Amino acid sequence: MRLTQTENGISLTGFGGINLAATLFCGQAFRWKQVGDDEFFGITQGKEVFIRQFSDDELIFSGTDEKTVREIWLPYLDMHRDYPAVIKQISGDNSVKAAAQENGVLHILNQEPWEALCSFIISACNNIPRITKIVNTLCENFGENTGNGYSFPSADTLAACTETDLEILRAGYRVPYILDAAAKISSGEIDLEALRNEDIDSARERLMTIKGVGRKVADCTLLFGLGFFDSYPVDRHIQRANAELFPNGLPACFNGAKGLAQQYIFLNRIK
DNA sequence: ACCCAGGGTAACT
DNA sequence: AGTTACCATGGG
Repeated sequence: MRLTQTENGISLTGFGGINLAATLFCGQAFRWKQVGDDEFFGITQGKEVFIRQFSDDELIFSGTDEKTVREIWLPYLDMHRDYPAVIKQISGDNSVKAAAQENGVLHILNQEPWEALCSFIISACNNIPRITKIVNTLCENFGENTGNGYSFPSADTLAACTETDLEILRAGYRVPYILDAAAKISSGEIDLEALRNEDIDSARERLMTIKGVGRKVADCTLLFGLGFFDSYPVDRHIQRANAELFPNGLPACFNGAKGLAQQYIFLNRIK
């Protein structure tokens, strides 16, 4: 993997290829915007970036600097993982193999844990376009203006809100859940960063003490926000897929990479 | 007027 | 321990 300055921005090559559009819009994150043919705009940790897919194995970062790319965006995009090797492993299952051939290299994003938690609380019994709408309304109303967009509001900010304040989200019965999560994070009752060092079962159990967080939302938070690559969130699509494809349990080749296997199966189900 | 959407909770058997 | 009505909202 190689990072170089070019006249168009900071070029990243030699990582083994990616399908950036599919990665950003496969339902794991809800805040990316397409701003050009192959260019996308995003914000994490209050930092903006434009990323252009120049070729299968070259991304060009602009609106940022090399230090921020190294420290924020490469980890966010999970660029340090050997995806070709992982895909080869989980392609021991034919349904994943077909999905990977069809969709190219999908990465699991390392989002901010609070954003992942909050986003997937909102996702409950909802569809992706409306989740996207609610999350963006949340940022526009309670986040900070970063120049071209808005940051994800902190747990502290939302903990200071009332249900009435959040009516603008049109999030219905999920509003009290958002507030309970914000209260538990803001007060320090739950330390999301500390969960990274726990085993997956105890981390999940801890997340599930939050109202509106059951097994599925917890597993999404673990996978997309806390680096648990082997978390396997089971929503209604995956439940059907499991029943049809894996009636006797998940293939052993998924072990250690169940999160990515899940995302390929999910992507093919929602297309 | 239904049915569905990256579920969760509480109140039932 | 497993099943079920209900939860708020919007699109098809």
